[in-house]
Amino acid sequence: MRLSSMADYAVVTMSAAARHCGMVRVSAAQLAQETGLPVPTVQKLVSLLTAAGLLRSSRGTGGGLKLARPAAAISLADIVEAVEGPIALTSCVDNGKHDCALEGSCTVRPHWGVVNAAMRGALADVPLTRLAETAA
Amino acid sequence: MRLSSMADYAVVTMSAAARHCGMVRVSAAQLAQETGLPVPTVQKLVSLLTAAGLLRSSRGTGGGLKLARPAAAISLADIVEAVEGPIALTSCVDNGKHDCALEGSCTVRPHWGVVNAAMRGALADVPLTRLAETAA
DNA sequence: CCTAAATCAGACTGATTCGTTCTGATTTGG
DNA sequence: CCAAATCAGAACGAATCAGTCTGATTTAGG
Repeated sequence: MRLSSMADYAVVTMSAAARHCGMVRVSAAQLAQETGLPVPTVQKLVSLLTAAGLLRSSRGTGGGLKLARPAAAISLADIVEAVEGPIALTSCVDNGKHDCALEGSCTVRPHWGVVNAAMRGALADVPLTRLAETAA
Repeated sequence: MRLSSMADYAVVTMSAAARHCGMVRVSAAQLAQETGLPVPTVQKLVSLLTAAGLLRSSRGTGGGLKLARPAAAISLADIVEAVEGPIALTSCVDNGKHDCALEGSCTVRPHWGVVNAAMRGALADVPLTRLAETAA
């Protein structure tokens, strides 16, 4: 039930990137300085976030990052899924993986889907714009 | 964002134990047979669940387990917390641990509390009685 | 056109945690 | 008093995670 550190850092990094909303070019090193995270860690994070389609990267001298979508269209769920993969509390709800010995006779399985949806909904309800606000 | 296997197994085990609601004595080996889990694993689980106050154990010949409380008074959140510890997505919301470099200037921290409460609420809304129902 | 600097992208290593198994201490019934 | 059956705790191996490093690609300037 605990979020991985990388996912936590990813949220902080995206939040920092959102503050440069109009800025087309923000280097990973600059984000590392603002967030206080190690530079290599931020580099790995931006790679994952870019691969997930949340950031757009420009290489070469003077290159950098920018948000692929408006900050309002990016939620906590998007960021978490980009780093940790699909949100699935148990292997049952992942994508129909049938590696459980109980299978059909399991009475708890149908309820996991409901709980899982509630979890995802709680994360999807928080847009990146709210996280970037300086004042609570 | 994934539940540990032990927590998953604990839910199944508790669900199996709840079906023997009136039975005062249910051995761990019997629960293992009903759930299809390895016997040593179930033994470790019942140790944790007993320590958390969800099960009451009787030792000696003919001993066994029984629910410490009515099944309606046990929720998913209780079981998960018994195995995985307190529900806290990030270290910030655990118990005021101040190991984050950002500390006061972190804009995302106040929102974690809200999300965390939503998560816990989703788990607390599912009582053990519903999980033990044979038909969905 | 070429050189050089700066960037992202992928691969590797060490450590921590998780899952499993095993052995021992305790208790009750005969 | 003896013996069987149970729970409780400790030890081992495996897998995942966090962090670091080196290399490939691209752009700006000379």
